[in-house]
Amino acid sequence: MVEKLVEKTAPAVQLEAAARSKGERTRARILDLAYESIIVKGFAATSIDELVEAAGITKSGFFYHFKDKNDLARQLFERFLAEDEQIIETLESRARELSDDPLQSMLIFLNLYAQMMDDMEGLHPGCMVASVTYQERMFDGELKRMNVEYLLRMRERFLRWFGEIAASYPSRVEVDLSALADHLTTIVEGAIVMSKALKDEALMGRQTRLFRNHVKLLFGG
Amino acid sequence: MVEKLVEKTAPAVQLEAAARSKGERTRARILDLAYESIIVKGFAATSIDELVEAAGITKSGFFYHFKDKNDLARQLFERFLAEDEQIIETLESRARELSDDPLQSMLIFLNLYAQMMDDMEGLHPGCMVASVTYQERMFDGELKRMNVEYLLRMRERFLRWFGEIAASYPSRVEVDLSALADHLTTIVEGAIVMSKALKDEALMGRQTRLFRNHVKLLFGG
DNA sequence: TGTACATCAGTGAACGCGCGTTCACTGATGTAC
DNA sequence: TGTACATCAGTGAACGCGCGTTCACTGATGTAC
Repeated sequence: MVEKLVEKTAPAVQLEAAARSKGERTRARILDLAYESIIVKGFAATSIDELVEAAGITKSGFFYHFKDKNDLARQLFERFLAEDEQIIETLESRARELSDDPLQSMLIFLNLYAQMMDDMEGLHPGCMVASVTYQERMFDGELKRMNVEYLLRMRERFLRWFGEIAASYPSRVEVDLSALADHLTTIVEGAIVMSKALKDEALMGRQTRLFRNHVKLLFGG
Repeated sequence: MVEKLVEKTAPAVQLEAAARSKGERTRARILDLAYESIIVKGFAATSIDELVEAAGITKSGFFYHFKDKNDLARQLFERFLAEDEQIIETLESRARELSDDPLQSMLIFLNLYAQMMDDMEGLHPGCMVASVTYQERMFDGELKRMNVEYLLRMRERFLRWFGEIAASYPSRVEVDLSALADHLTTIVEGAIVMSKALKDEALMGRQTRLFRNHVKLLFGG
């Protein structure tokens, strides 16, 4: 059941490449290439030259599809945040289906999430968040705004969920639910940095499972 | 007692600027300026031009002190990793003095660490780790090696400590001690990204305190 | 105490390269009558 | 079914700018005799 989920969500990136018109297809191809390159070398170090060479068009062809380099960043960001949220959404509703209890479904969700991380090697959309954050000056205000709103939506989602949990289960110690809602995102962002630095792909799953333990200890019996 | 610690460690950066010779002083000044700029805009976006203008010398003066831009990165990294480890070292020995019990001293340490984060606005050396990681191609192999070794030393330190704790206190659930040792670093790295993105300086302290709660729940009575 | 030399801490001008961006032009495909 | 025009999806060449880097040169400070 988990495998199905993963297989359904993972190639969503490439799926878009089989789009309608010829123009749409090359545009999607450029986005795919840019994504992979950005994850490896960062946005600033990803040159338009190399993208168009890999895509098999000329530089001017790039500017037919994108207003400028910032526009590429914006389109990428839009696409991957949406994708990431859809994955989370899918995992949440799957977990909610499997249990009516908010704590149980959260624990299931965290298991699904950790397993998903085990399966995808280094290609996490959270990379984009850190990328944008760490190269602040490169991006325009809209990018940063999108970034903040994404993080706040994540906070909202988990805050609601932990609110439900706290309503049914007294927490063993006093806890700041907002901070707890941010905690998973924090751990995932940190784990991306760590796993890239240490070249340890299993790290993200392990760190996520620690959060699961934390939640279990906090509310569980 | 905490205030003293913080005041002693925080301006350690500037302290070095009051060094011996004239050359040493400008070199230190460049490093200070580079550090602040890197935190705000990243390494790639920090131009030598702006550094030398702020330092009041010419570009060639820069190349008298640094072989090339990578050399600047290397010196910066060296300096801030050392500084960071010294802070951790100080906080650990302070915490160890205040209690013989490994769990108690860990909890004291985490309190001291969280308080330190409350006090310093966004100027955390962990920024350098994420910076290096997110702009892989910009830096040479030596930088990456230093980065990895730093992370492994951190892992060692906390693994030993949690080992002591686990020897005295049975953990409430089974736990991967290595992953737990990485967990603090992971959370701090993630919190840096989050607090920068959300412009919320209190976030780092809050996230660190969540880890403290986790440890307390895991081993505490 | 003065002279000779060496090192320190830079200056100033120039270079070359890559990168993002522009602009006039073009062949292929689609649409209207 | 053929012609006229419009849009699509690019090409090719050039530009300008910033950035890292080099290199020959220099005034100030330190050291040896």
